[in-house]
Amino acid sequence: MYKNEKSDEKFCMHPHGHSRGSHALVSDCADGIPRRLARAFILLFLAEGPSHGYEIARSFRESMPKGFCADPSVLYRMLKSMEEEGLMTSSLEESTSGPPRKVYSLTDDGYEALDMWASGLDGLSELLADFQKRYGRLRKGGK
Amino acid sequence: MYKNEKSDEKFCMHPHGHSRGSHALVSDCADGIPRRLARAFILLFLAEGPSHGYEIARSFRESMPKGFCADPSVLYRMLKSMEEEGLMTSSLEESTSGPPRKVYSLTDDGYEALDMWASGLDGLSELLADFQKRYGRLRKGGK
DNA sequence: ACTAATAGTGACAATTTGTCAATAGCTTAA
DNA sequence: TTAAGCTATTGACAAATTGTCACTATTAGT
Repeated sequence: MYKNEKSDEKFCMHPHGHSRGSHALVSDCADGIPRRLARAFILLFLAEGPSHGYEIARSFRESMPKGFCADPSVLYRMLKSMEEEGLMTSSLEESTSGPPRKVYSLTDDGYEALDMWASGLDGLSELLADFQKRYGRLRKGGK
Repeated sequence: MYKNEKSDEKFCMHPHGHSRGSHALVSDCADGIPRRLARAFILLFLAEGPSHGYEIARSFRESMPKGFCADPSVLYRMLKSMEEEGLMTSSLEESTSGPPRKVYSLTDDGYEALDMWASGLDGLSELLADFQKRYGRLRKGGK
């Protein structure tokens, strides 16, 4: 299963149209915000409280732009590798409404990683602000 | 040669420390902002005026955080693939101070792509603002 | 018994990056 | 005149990341 939302429309960030007919289509891009940023949000979710993969996936679906919501297997894979990196630990917990869940919680290294992401993302914000300023100048001044 | 800046310190975004001793080091991360964003800035540079690879590389070095400055070959490769996607065209121009340069300028598709990046990055900015808000709440309230 | 929601794993291909060697033109100074 | 050093670009290969999809398994409701 897991045939989730196909053909996203928003947050297109790499128009690889190959000149389809006359001009690039907007609707043919599937990703959006770089996938790696999902790690930052996973850390944030877990800092707000322990959780398991399926629930984290739901949080993404409910509060993030569609194009940013990875296929569940991608999410699970991230959780696994982040655990291997020592950013979180997991424990199986029985559920009343389905199979047992793997509940993750952050380690100290995980909190540290979150802090580093936070400052890294500050840098990214500045960069984006710069981009937008210069882009805005273009639209006013030239062309 | 091209042995450019080694061991960057800033804009670390993926601490993969594997618990080196006791806690993750900050200085062992080499990337930073996702490389793909460089494409947006390349388009921006070229929208500000035609340019060639070597100069674009210099612009990056001079106005972007170190970790975001790709190895020149990476930059050249991007330019090549973006040209293949029809976002820009190139023409060889003689230089008085070295070998001929490949000067790129944006096509209409290139300007369109820039516009799409601009709106995509708006979305990213919102996402980051959200992250920062939630991260800030954490630091005040809990833990 | 069947279906749907819940919960997670594994394998493989495709794409994107990182790294580094190689080529080549031009300028300056020993 | 030759070597050093900046300018300018290309190419190949390995490593890492991502996308896709099939698969297993438990529980709840009809």
